[in-house]
Amino acid sequence: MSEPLLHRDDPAKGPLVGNIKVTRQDWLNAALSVLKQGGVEAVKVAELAGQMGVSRSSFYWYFKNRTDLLNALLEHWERTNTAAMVAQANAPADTITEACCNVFRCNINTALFDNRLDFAIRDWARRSDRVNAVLKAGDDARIAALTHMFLRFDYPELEAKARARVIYYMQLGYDDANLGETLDERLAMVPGYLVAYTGHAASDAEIEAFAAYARNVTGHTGPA
Amino acid sequence: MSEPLLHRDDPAKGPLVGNIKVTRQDWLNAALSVLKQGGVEAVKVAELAGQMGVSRSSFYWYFKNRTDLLNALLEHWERTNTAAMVAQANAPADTITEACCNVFRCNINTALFDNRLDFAIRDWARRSDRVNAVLKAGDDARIAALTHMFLRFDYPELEAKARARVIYYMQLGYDDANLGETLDERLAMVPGYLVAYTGHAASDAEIEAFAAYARNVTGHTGPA
DNA sequence: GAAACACTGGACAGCTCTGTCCAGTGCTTT
DNA sequence: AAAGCACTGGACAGAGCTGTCCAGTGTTTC
Repeated sequence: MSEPLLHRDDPAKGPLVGNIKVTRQDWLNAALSVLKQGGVEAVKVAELAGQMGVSRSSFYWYFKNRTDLLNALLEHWERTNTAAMVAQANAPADTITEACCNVFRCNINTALFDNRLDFAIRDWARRSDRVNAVLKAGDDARIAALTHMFLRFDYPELEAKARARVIYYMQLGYDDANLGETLDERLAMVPGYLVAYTGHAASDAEIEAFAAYARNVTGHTGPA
Repeated sequence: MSEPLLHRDDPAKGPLVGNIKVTRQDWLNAALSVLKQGGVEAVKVAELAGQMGVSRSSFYWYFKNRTDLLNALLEHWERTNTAAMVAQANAPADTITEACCNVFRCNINTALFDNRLDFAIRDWARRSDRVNAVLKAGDDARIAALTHMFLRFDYPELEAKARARVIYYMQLGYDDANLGETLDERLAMVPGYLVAYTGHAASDAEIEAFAAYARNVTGHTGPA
């Protein structure tokens, strides 16, 4: 829940010179945060300016108009989430269950894959053909990577395709429903999911390795 | 893609008497259609009035204000979709694969279960705590019914719970991704999904029965 | 120390949407 | 035929948002 830092609030960054209060990146971070929480419609210049304690004019120095900002947000999404999931699907693994655990990391580690952003984009896509096209390309790439993952472990073509979809859409639906499960509750379900996803039980070592990763990433407990 | 009929356009209904052009139900139908297509934000009095060829004042005769209309839409959803899915999960079946096919009917037959409405509500819930609470109650009821379905076929407790979630969330994610698959493409995947969902292959008769139902419902082919 | 630079604040016009008011309008009842 | 009922249309006020204009304001460059 850490709010995105404004440039001036981040001690690692040098002070802003001139009569400068916020940077283009600050506007982007603020917009991203609002997009995730309230959807595209909530991304309003006045709202962002208010959050940052700056007047709206500042915005029009950094961006041509609101559409320009929205395009930048979409580009950010294009560059991040899909690449992360494809990388996890392609990560080396000895068994299919371990490979699935690699993919699960996307759902546990928000630094790897920002699923709230993914949903905001999905919402947006329902209202915009252009965004929908970008989203579909991303979904296709992810499904292709997951299909390939099952093929690596010798699943027949059709089954690999079906299982790729099951794992991908199930995670999508899970995040969409946004249960308030704690990490422990979530981890307890993992062996069951793995059986459904792969047709095989995972080894205790695999389950434990994933649990250790999850606990390390999320700060041990609390809602995932 | 048939537009919702206005009362006056439906030959089965008697003519409207007095100086009446639209009914409360007409406003609700139009609002529902806009809600599904453009989300809550798109449900605007002026927009609906324009679609129906009526002035905005008419709206305020039937509804207290915009919020009143939105409440009515949410109530409509509460009364329809969840009940339909619970009924399908509870429908009698000889095998777990047949039972899953009963549930699949929700995804094929929009008269049974309106998944576009379901998504619009889900979008809306992200912006409203009140709507989110209503949605969560619906999701819980559906998952409980699906869990019970697996328990009826003697799956162990944890596995039933995991499989209920897999089938539910996967369908959610599938609809969310909104592939433009034709019915035939979709039907081709069904045997694969069933193996993943249940751990068992469905009989040819079951698959054929489902395909027949699907073809009958959707008018033979085209995007599902 | 004067000019140039890189922004920022505040005022303003214009659009869109909501909700209210009230004078119709056309059946229906008496 | 007159009055009543159930709406409908159009005008209006007000709020919220976008985008523009322009006069500042601190810092850097010459």
